[in-house]
Amino acid sequence: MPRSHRRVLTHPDLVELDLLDLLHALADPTRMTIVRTLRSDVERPCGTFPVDVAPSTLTHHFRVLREAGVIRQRDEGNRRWTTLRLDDLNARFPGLLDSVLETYERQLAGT
Amino acid sequence: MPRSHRRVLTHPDLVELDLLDLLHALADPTRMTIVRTLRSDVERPCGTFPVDVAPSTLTHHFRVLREAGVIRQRDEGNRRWTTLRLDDLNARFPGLLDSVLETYERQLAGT
DNA sequence: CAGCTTATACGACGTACGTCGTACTTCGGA
DNA sequence: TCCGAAGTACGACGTACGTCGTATAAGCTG
Repeated sequence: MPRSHRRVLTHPDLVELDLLDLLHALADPTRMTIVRTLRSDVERPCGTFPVDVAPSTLTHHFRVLREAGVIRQRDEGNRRWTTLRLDDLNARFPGLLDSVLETYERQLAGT
Repeated sequence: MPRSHRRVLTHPDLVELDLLDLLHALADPTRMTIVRTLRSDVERPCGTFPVDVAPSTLTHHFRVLREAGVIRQRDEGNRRWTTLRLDDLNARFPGLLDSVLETYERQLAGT
């Protein structure tokens, strides 16, 4: 009985993913940091992301990403582990996430 | 003296373009329709876009796109002509716009 | 000049967003 | 068993967004 006080973790199905929802989800620096971090480390607990917001704010951003189909989360013990839905995203939006992330890395590098 | 009662048309410089602003600008169906239309027809007056919003709403969306660097506008007589800043976008975000638009077309096609 | 067209400016409205603090639940370790 | 850690739920707050109606200005055309 995992965390009954929390909402059930619902993840949208592959065919439900919407491009405009994805763009909106990615158009935020905190969420972009989450996604970038997940591209380096495959799976992470919520509290280990290098972001500077309150825990409740972080929860909000995870929900946005989850409902847009960007991440998948699972509970294990006291931790909630998060992964990128890379395969699903590449199936639904081929090459798009890589294109966005590469562009963002280049922008952060100041080019 | 073109339209002195209107704000001067300011377009961000190439190096000022921000990816997150771009993503936000594209994360709206009306604005996406504008961009798609501009990819087919090179240049268009404001009133000729196949969107179903009030004129003042359309003005708002043009401003968002212009300030994000997606479009360029110029006044000629009574008309304001709009073009995609394709070269600038491809220079700053190589391949990204095409990737987004292709994905969106595929989604609209129902695939 | 008068009237129509094109498009914006401005203000209003309801909603969504990003943020936080607080309370709470669950799990794990001392 | 108790307490801290992890993370969420909920409500609040200020701001931004998408929308519109109305008023306005400039250009075109008769």
